[in-house]
Amino acid sequence: MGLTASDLAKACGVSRSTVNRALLGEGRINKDTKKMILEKAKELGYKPNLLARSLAMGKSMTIGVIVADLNNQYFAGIIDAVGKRVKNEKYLLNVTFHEKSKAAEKELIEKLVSFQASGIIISPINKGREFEKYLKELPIPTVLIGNDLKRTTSVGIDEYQATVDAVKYIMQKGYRNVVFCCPPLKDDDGKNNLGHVLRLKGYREVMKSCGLKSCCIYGDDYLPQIEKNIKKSAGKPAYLCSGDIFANEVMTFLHQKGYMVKRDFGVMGFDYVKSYQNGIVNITTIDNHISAIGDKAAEILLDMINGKLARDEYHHEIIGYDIKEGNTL
Amino acid sequence: MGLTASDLAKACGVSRSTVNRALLGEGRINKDTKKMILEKAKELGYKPNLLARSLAMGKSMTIGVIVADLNNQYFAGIIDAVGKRVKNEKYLLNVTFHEKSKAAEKELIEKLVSFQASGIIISPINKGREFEKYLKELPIPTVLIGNDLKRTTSVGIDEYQATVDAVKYIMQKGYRNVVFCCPPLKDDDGKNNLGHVLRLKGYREVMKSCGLKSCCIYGDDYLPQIEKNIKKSAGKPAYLCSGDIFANEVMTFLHQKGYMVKRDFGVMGFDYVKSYQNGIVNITTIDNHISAIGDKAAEILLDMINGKLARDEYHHEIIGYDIKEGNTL
DNA sequence: TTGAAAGCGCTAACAT
DNA sequence: ATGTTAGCGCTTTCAA
Repeated sequence: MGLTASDLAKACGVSRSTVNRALLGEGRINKDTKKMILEKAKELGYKPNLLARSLAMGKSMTIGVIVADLNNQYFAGIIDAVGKRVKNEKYLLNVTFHEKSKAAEKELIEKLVSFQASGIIISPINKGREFEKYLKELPIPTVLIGNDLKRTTSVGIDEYQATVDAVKYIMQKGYRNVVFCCPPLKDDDGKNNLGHVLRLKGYREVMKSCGLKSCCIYGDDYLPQIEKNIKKSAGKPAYLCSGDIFANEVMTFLHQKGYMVKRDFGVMGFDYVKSYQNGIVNITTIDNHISAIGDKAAEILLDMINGKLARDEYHHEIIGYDIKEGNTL
Repeated sequence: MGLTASDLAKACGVSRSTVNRALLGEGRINKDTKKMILEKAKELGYKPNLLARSLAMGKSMTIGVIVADLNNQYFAGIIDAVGKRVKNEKYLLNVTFHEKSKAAEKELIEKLVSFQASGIIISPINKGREFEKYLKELPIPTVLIGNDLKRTTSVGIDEYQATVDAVKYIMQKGYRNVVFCCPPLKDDDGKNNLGHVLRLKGYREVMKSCGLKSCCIYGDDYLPQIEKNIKKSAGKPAYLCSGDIFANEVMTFLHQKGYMVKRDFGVMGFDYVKSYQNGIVNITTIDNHISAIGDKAAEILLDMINGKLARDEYHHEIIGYDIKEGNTL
């Protein structure tokens, strides 16, 4: 590869450490020597080897972000926000995807640790006490997103309460037949991730408290199930989908089957994503302020990295949410 | 940090190099010693330091992906495809964003080079001969996306021809007043990136060959401009937008102003993104097969890394496209 | 079959 | 103000 600091030192007729001082701009060094070295460095196109630097320093000035994938714009929004927050710091962002595989997620974490990343932001697929312990024992801090595992630092909304509000809102619109849809956001054990579980719980409880029967549709083949459901529905059904991406899928599917939103069924989503709004069809949804989530997660992580926030305490940041009125109910 | 190979050697009562042979599984080594070492390694939780390994080997088994940002799902689709293609290889993906800043893009490239990434896939904002030369002189191979700079390896569609087809399609639908919209995809010099420039060229030329006047709207404030445009339009205008994301913006905006798609204006996009289709409003667009683009880009890069494809030749892969019929024209 | 030693390019503590 | 030296944890060549 390229020029090393030693080469540069030779070219300048000084020692390595002098070159170093010039480059890092610290320590006592003659102004002229410094200038000379810097000029020479530029002239020869010297570029420090970050790998070597990181090894020597024991850290690589990298912040890792691990999410499921980018099919769901929800993650794109979060990553964008994290990127903006970290931009002015000297860190390099490193985004990777676990694709809902627990093993892959752990592998990615290990790689980041091994590359001496300074910290990681994760929208995890793993869960449970063991995972919490695993995270805790990592040599670098982590912040989880959308998944308030008790013994970890995390940021997200109150999924339970948000769902309760959503269901109430739907009822207020006159629906009594509210169906919860939570399709393929399962891990490799077939279990849904915590955020969805909390939403489901919220849904079940309001329904119960209203004396209504819960009905939950999930699984990879949820669309055919929905068709069956709408066919035998007594009153006009409202589909509360655990994600705008699913709400749009449901709506598109039912339109193809000849049903018409609002006339024949209602739809509400979650995780407000702008692209599902176009002025004619605007999906009603919960805006959980994903950019605030990403921003806050990055902020907390930076604070932990800089020692401003204790790593051995758990910080739970709850972000606000609102109902975004559309015209699909 | 954790346990090093030396620690492990000590614990096993052997030398570093023996440990190494056991770990790498090569070289002549006693079967039992090997087994013992591997067990001990597992027991003590030995994890190689990837930074040190990379430094020693001169490469870090990382593939970098640099795109503008994730606001536009177009990039998300490409990244997803690249991720899937690289998944089974032993490479770690590293996704970062230049946010349309030329300087930032170069910085990211330098960082990846400096971290000894094996190769980079870029949707570039920089352009021109100088940039081509810059890329060529990098010590690692690069593949560009959606931007067929002549002296680089790239994959994308025939933007020019696709636009010609799009305009013809719009005309076939009865429109004569076709307006091209190409908003904020500018670099920091205020110039649009090459893909958009080619599209514009295609647009201009068909219009001309049909004896029609071109009208192009761009800039950050393109929405108000569109309102002006529609107000003084003679015939019903069709807005051909250089990106579904813009098509949706235009449509949403005009709806808010009281206009109605298809009745009062037509809209066509580019870069088919699924979320702009819902069964009621389906944006007509050019499907440029972004997943095929990502897949191919990854494949070419891997081939270059593995020496199966010469780095000093330029490979241009053209992906097919089709018109995706919607109901916005 | 195993061990010793050099080197990747850098930082940092120490000596001049 | 500048130079020397010893690591960081790994791979790799050479010697035993």
